[in-house]
Amino acid sequence: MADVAERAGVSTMTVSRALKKGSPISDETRRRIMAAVDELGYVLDQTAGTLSSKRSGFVATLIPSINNSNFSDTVRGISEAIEGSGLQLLLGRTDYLVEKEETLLESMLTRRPEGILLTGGSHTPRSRRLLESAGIPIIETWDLPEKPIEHVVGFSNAAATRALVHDLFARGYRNIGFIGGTSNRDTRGADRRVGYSQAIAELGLGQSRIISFGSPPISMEQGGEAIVQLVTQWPEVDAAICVSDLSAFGALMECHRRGWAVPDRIAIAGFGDFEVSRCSHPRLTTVSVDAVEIGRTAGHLLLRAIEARREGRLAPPETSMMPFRVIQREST
Amino acid sequence: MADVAERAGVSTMTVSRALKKGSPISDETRRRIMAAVDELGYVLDQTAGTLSSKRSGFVATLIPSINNSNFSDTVRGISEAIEGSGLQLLLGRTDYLVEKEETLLESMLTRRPEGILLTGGSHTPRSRRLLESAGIPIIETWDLPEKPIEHVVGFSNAAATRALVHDLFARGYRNIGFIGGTSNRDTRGADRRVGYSQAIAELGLGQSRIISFGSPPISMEQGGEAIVQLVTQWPEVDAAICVSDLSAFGALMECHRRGWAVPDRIAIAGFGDFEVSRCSHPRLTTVSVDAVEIGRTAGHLLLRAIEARREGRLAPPETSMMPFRVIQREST
DNA sequence: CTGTTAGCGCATTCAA
DNA sequence: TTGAATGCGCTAACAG
Repeated sequence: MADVAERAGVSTMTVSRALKKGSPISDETRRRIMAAVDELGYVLDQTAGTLSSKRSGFVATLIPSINNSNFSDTVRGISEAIEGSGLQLLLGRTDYLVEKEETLLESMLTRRPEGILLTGGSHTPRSRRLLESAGIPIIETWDLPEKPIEHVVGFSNAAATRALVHDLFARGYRNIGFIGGTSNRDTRGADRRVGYSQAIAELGLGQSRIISFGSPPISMEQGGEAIVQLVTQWPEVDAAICVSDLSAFGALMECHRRGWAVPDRIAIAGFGDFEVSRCSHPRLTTVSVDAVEIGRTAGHLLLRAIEARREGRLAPPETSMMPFRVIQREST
Repeated sequence: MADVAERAGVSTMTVSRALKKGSPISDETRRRIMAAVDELGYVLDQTAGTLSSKRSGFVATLIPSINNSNFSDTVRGISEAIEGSGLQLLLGRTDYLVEKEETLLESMLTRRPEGILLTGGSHTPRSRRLLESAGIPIIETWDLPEKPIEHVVGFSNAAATRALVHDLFARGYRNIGFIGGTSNRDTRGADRRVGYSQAIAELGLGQSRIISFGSPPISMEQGGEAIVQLVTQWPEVDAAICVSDLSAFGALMECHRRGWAVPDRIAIAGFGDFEVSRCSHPRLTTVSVDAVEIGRTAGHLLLRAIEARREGRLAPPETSMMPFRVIQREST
């Protein structure tokens, strides 16, 4: 920056201002400085800027998996929301593990992010402590935690799955099974299972029929194996709800292979409205949540909260309930 | 850090050493320091560390899309490779646009990454300049650029697609069509189309039958519309190669819907060996590339190159050819 | 194994 | 609209 300043015949402070929009500087000076920047191939060092201004320009975002269109759509929404604000995403993948979330959090906090976006409301005690004492806005998404850390942009996975069961019930299905993963690692998956059981109970459908297969997130292939297990164990099942569209699709294809007509022999429903569920034959009934909108809403909320802190205010904790919708398609 | 030092009765330098593995420090001193760190809830500020040590600990990675299992698998491979090295990924999404790549590059360079991993070998002139003068290791992946910037870990998309056409030819198909996007934005997609045309020519199959549909990356749904267009325009086609498994899957489902038997009426092949192609019914013929391995190889290469620069050496440019494999399945 | 000195490259703050 | 002095929080380099 000193070299640029010398070449342009100004002080480094003026160069600093020229490189930041919104600073008072004359057009002519800026022009000269930009020319010098170009000639020298100068690239600003944000590291030094961060140290000096106490603003990193980072927003930490933790998602379970980057190759899941629900979460990557949310990341897209966040990106869109913060575009132009000068903030940069620091993305981390937890692999659906709260322990990995904790490790990532520790490492990300050393970069002094100005805000944190989390997926889900389950965290290790240490993570909670780190988050609560970080002194920056925190947003939990894709869930409705009992005890939110601060802000929330989400919905109840249990309620959404209950709605799906009720919908199937209204269409005449009485022997409804559920396919999910073997552990509670994926807490959203676990909540969906809880919602299923609640609905079965409140509709007086008697026994729950749950197949737990594979460690979450359960794959298409595992969905296929699970549906066979479900039908073998309870031949009377007339509908299967899968924890996500991926396993639902796998189940659907396995039914094709075995000549089980969908939905006549067995109906199949998923969760998440993935592209594959809109395209499969038959198209899959699912629960749709606007993942991009979750990201956008969370991103805007975060921007406001960061803005508030910069001005010394404190935005009050806010919870945004996102709508979900059961989409009936040909598979039920 | 000064607070921690005071509480532990040491200098800040000793605290700094205690927090970094590989530094000479007595167990007792480290224990005292760690206790102080815990009690105070101290979190190291890597920003200051970066400024002082001239090592950011960042590796910039640019991929076209984060919701594409090929690229997210590669990111996973990179993560695995750099795990434990203390490096952190700075991930950017180009949306298949070289212009966006340029913008991202500029913004990432201000964070002083220690290495850069790019997808593909096409860049704007300004991007090339930025990369060449960055003074850090650069790796291009998923491609075999004519004029590599430095290191390469990839394969020829054209050669892979040629191999697929030859394979179909060997199985008796003579009227083979190609489905891809409308522009050359997706350069890997464009290379695949080139490979298709080369193969058609060298096999003496006469005319090329190419449907360009939708702007890349082309979706499942667009694949479905494109196959209808292909069959309408050239009713004699007996096989369709799609630019990726996603469009191939959409095409397959559309065939189901219209009662076109696959592969008897028309064979379908994709590219990329996505999960959906292994699970669909019939299973999709495709070209498989080990995306995770591309990431791992690139990650390890980058680590070596970074290590070399830290020691003042310069790793010679290296090109790793990754293997691809045509996988014949039930759809052809 | 530990401490001291110095400085990384900027932006804040204040003055002009 | 511009400049000077100062310090952000840490680590390199060297000394002991």
